[in-house]
Amino acid sequence: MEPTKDQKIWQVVLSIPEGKVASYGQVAGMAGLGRQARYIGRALGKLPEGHSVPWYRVIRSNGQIAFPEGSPTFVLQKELLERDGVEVKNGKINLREYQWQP
DNA sequence: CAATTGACAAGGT
DNA sequence: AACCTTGCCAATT
Repeated sequence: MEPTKDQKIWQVVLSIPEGKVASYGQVAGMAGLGRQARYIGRALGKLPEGHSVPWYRVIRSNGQIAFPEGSPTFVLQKELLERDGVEVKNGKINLREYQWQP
């Protein structure tokens, strides 16, 4: 069967190496979706439990996490990123250092 | 069935 | 530098 958009997105996210991050727009572009950056967020929101998709490596184009600071999801993402060796400063990531460059 | 919303981005004012 | 508008598309209300 043909891969769905969601599958392509998950595939791209899975291809992000450890210690790197990618923006929504970047993922959209690599998945062949063009400017459907919003679709990425929805696709990741659909993720079932038990998946192996490093959704936490997907951030905003400005280097910030897409959740409100203080939210459990925000804290979890930050935790996972730092565990991968990504330095999160004041809820922001230094893209020049950590953004995935294929 | 129409309007709103949302893990966004890019361009313009 | 801050704020507003447009595009994009599916799920929810």
